[in-house]
Amino acid sequence: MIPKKTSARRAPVAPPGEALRARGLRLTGPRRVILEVVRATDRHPSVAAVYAEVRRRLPRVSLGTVYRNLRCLAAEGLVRERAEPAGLRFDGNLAPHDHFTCVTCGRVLDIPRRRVAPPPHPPAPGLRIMSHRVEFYGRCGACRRRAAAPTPQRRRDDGR
Amino acid sequence: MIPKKTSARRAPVAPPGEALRARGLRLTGPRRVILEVVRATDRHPSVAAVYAEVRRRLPRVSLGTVYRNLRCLAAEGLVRERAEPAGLRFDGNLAPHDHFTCVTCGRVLDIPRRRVAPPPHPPAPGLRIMSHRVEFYGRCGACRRRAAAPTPQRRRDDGR
DNA sequence: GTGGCTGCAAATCATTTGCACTTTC
DNA sequence: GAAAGTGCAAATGATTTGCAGCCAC
Repeated sequence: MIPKKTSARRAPVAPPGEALRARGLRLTGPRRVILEVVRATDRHPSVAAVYAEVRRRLPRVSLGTVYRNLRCLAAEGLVRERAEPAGLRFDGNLAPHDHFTCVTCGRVLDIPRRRVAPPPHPPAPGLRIMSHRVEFYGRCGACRRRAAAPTPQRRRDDGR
Repeated sequence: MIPKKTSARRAPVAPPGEALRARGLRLTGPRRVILEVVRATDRHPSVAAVYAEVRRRLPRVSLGTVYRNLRCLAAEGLVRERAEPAGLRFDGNLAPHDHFTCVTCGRVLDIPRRRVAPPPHPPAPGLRIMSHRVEFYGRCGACRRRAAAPTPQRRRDDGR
């Protein structure tokens, strides 16, 4: 089961139906639930994780439908795709934010971006920058604490 | 065929044999060529692209060998893995640098990082930052120019 | 009513793995 | 000579697709 979000500040979001209808897409049951599931967590769920959670509410949805919808919701900008080394993930937080990846447990945390920060340094000439994103790597508090005690720990988030 | 690198400033690199032997790994023909191929370009080749290029020099290498070696070279830190939406890519540039992704043609350019830049803004408390990486998105010069003329263009880099 | 959407199952594509044979050290 | 590495082919896993029926508009 996907845990609820912890303390993420989210941008106020328009009702889903609008953006969809504007492009001739329908707001169906599965689609709505898939969107709700991705938005309800800050764990950046994998496709499999979204599928599992959606099935708890709609036991008949198929994996294909989840794939199709995540793809189309991402194309509409209603969720964001994240390519991680372990595979594709989805981020329902549409507010501008960066990410922190714990190199020990693999969890990815949202880092809210303080107001409209300019790109951290000017890149090469000739390029028109439209946006940027910062990925931090390090160790989260829990893993730092655990590192002191010799208790074995999960190497990576299992993706659910 | 993988184009040569353009103008990337690379960190001076130790001869491949050392880092490998230090970990009980052998410097074989395929392994050496795979490393050379990834290092010789700044195009961030996919596995398939590396395979194609390596085969031009060693026609008998198998795809499995390329996978195994890229994985192990990445584990040794001799190349870097990049998870992109289109799939796994490899980066032979070991100097600290950021990336610029052209949203039109999909190409990823290396952005050299001016000296040791501190993280662009302090992230959340409780996290120990070990490194960070910046991804820029926008349009490259070529695509900006082409946008003026109504010539159709490749939507995305084909990954080779 | 109709076109988009769905579930299902089969097809495709990427990646990994088992094994007998080579090669490096 | 032993262990690591290789080629090959088969296995696994992830994602996509075809299609007949369903449902939102």
